[in-house]
Amino acid sequence: MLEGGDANAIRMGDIAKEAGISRQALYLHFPARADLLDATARYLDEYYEIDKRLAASRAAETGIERLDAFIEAWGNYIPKIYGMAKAFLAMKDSDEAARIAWTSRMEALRHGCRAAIRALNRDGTLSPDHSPGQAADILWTILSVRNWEQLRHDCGWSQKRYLSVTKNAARRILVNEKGAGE
Amino acid sequence: MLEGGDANAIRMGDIAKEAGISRQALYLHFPARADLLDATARYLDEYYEIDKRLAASRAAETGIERLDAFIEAWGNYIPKIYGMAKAFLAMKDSDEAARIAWTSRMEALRHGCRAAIRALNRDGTLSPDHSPGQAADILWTILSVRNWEQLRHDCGWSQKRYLSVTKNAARRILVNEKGAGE
DNA sequence: CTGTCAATTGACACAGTGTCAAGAAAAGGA
DNA sequence: TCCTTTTCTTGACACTGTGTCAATTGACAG
Repeated sequence: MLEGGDANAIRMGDIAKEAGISRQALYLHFPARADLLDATARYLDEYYEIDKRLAASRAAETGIERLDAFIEAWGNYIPKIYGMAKAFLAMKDSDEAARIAWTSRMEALRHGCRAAIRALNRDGTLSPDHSPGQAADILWTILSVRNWEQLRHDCGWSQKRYLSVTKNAARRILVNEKGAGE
Repeated sequence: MLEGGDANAIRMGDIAKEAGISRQALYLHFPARADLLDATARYLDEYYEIDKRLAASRAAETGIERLDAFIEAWGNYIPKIYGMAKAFLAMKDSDEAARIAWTSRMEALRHGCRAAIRALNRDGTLSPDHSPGQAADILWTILSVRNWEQLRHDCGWSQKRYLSVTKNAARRILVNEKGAGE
């Protein structure tokens, strides 16, 4: 027996066929697989206006509301980019260009996490258990694509449950109990 | 330019060379890569006595102590199996046998999570926000190798910090506030 | 008509997994 | 010691997918 099912096997040839062009024409536009993924990512970002959505969470009055809005925005974006993200995650261990592209995307998210934590801190509602930097790391980790994948796919959760549990968890971990009640 | 650095590239040939035998002799003992990984996993389990360690957490008096002990045991086991786990995680999307082997290991962990949650539930200290099943899913997700990897590697946390923050987070999310103070 | 640009076909290098066949070593028993 | 069985070695090969290269075709513009 050779290979079994290659779950997320999206080969360059498949994409070319889907696009109705030859494999080599695809390489003409995207020199390497990572370039194609990167372009796809940029396209999805624009199409779904992720920057605008994340920025909108900045409009929240309190740090706590902002945290919720941030999680909501990102959490609803994940399913849209999941296919691409999975391809990136699979590639990043073996391809330097893919690693760099993915890391830069994740740094952008991390930036948003830091900003949300800063808002909590300004309100005095950041849990005294964590420094702002550490709190941002925690939020960033909670919001990872892998956690979304595990809860939605392996645990069979609905998107709604994912969101509500994630928001609840983030609050419990990051927000100071006093004054955390809505 | 061809490939860049293949971070976790442990080829069959490398292992054979390391073991001082030919690549084909390795295939004689382990028909496929997944078999080798599986055997390695079993060996590490025995060597580090993971079953015993996880079982020891059962001895805790209260559900809360048990939760801490469980996280401590598993959290300290992750660094020992990380190399193998990473290889499994990279393979599981393209190799059915690897997927099955890894899933079965993760099911064992999930089992332990469910047992820990049951202990909390018996004590009446499980957070009313979650059903036992849902709470077990959350704990299982918190304890994922990917989260350990992200916090330790990407965020540069120490193992000590990883453990204390993880324990703290699990308590805050899963334990009913009343009576949670040590 | 001619130059340019994009796409096509087809071949090839490369890396890594897994398979196969023939022969060399090392045991182990009579 | 001789013979048999098992284990390992060498070397070749099939297969898959990425990325490269060269020669060719077709369209469109000046």
